[in-house]
Amino acid sequence: MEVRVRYAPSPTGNQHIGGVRTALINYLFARSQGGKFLLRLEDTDRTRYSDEYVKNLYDTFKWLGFYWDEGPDVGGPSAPYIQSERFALYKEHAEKLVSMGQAYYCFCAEDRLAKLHADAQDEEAGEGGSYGYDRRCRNVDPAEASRRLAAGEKAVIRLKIPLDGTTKFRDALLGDIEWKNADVSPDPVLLKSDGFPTYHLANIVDDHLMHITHVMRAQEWISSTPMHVIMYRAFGWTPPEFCHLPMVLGQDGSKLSKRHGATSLNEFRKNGYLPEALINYVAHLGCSYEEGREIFTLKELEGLFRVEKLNKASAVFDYTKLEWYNGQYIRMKTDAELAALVMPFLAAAGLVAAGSDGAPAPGPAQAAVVLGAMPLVKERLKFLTDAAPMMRYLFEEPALPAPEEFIPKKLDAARAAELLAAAAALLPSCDLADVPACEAAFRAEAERLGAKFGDLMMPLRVAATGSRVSPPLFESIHLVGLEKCLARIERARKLLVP
RNA sequence: GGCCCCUUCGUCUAUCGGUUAGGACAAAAGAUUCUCAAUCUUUAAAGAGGGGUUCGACUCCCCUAGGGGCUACCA
Repeated sequence: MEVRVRYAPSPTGNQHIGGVRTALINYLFARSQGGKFLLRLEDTDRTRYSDEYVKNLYDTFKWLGFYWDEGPDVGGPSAPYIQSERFALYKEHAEKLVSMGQAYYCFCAEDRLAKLHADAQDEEAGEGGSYGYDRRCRNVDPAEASRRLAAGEKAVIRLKIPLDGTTKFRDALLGDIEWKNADVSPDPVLLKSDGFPTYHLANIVDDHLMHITHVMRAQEWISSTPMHVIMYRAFGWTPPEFCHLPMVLGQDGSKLSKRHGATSLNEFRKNGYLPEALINYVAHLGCSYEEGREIFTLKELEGLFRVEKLNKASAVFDYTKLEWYNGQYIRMKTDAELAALVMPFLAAAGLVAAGSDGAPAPGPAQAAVVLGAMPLVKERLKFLTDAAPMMRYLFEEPALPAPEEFIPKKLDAARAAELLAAAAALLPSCDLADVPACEAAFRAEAERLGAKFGDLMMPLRVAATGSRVSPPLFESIHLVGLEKCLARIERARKLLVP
C-alpha cells in the first residue's frame, strides 16, 4: 500500500519552527518510503482564520524548497484539500454517527458549560477527576432530540466515549499505549453549533477519505489519540498508524514560543538565514542520520530518514548551532550564488540601487563590486544580514573615525600620520590585483620605517574602510579604487595632524 | 489536581548487555594570520537517584525525583 502522509496546519498564525518541523518529517518519511506528502488546510476555526496566513504558508514552503505532492494549490485525487470546502461532509458524518447511536445532540447552553469548567478549576485542590462535560444530554431520548432540533433549538453533536473499558493503540515511536476510557475527554464536541466540525471530527473524516496511512504529528496530540481511535471504530474504520513526534522546546525547557526569540519562518528569512541551514538543523532536532556528519542535502535526508532514528525526548532549539549551520551553508555557496542572495539585503540598506518595488536593480559597476567582494566576505558571514554593514565602505564614504582609532598600540598621532603618508606614497606603485606583491612591498616599507607590518596596515585599514575590523585590505582598496582610497587616506592624515 | 509521555557532556546526539561512553555546537588553550573571521590541533564536559534482573548494565524491570504535554463549541 502506498504511504500517504499529510501536514495539516490551521491558518491561524504564521508558519513557525514547530509546524515546519512536523511538515519536514512527514515529507522525509514520504520520500523515504516512495509515498505521497499532502497538505490539508484545517480552517475550521473561523474566529482565528486569516487569508494572510494561508499566503504565508505557501510563501514559506516555496522559500524552504520542499513542497507537497497534493494540496489546495497543486490539486490531487483527494481534492478539495481545504476543510471549509468540505463543509457538508463533516455534518453528514456527524449525523451518521448519531444515527448509529455513537454520537448525540447536546443542547447545553454555553454558560452552563462555562460554569462547569469554572467549577472544575476551583476543585483543583480536591479529589480531582470531575473534569470536562458532565454528559447531561447523553441520555436525551432521540425522539425528543429531533423535536427540539425541529423547534430550532441550537445544538452540537458529541461523541459517545465508552464509560468503561480501555482503548489501545500502537505508536510507531512510543510503542503500545493504553488508556482507560474514563480518562478520555468526556464526550467531545464533533460538530459545533455554527455547523463547522471540530479538529477531531474533520481530522478523522479527512484522514480516512484521503487514505492517509500514517499520522505523524507533535506529541502534544497524544492525549487526544485514544479519542480519535474511538471515533475511527465508531465509524467502523481502521485507524492509520500513529507516530507522535518529540516536541521542540525553548532554552528554558518550555514549548518553543515567541518569547524564546525568532520562531516564525518570516523572521528567520528576514534575519538572513538560509533555507538549507534551517532544513538541516530542524531535521536534526530529535533525529540523527549518519554518525560523524552534520551537513546533508535535502535529497540525502530523504534517503536516510528512518522513523527508528527519531528520538523520544523533546529537544531544545539551539540558535547557536543553527548559526553555525548557516555559516557553513554560506561558505558552500559560489560567489555568484552568494552575491544574488546578499543583493536584496544590500538594496534594502541602500548600498545598491533598487527598483520602485524595492527589488535590487544594481548597475553593472555595482554588480561587479558585489561579486568581487564575495571572496572577501564569504567566510566572515554568519547571516546574509551581516553583508551590508560589512560592505558599506565599498559603496559609501565611511564616517571619519575618532583619531585614536588610527593609532596603533604604543604609537602616537604623529607617527600614525607618518605611516599613513608612507602608505599613500607606496600605494600608486602597487599592482592591487597582485596581493602577495602588495604585501611584500608593504613589508619592506615597514622595515625601512622601523615599524611593525601590522602598525603600517592598521591606520591604512581604518582610513580606507572606516573601521579597525574589515575584510582583507589590499583587495578592499582594489574594489574601492585607488583614487578614492587616497582621498580617504588624506582626509585621515589631516585629522591626525591638523 | 487527574491522565499521559520523556530523562547520556551546557545544547543536539551515538551506543540497540561487555566501549578508555564517540561526534557536533558552544566554552577554554594553542597554531596560522594585515584586523576580524575562516581553518587546523588540543583540553574540559554526561549516563537524575534508589532498588532489582544478569557473570556483567547507560542499555531490561520497578520505585522516587525532575521536566514536558493534555485536561475548550482552538488546532
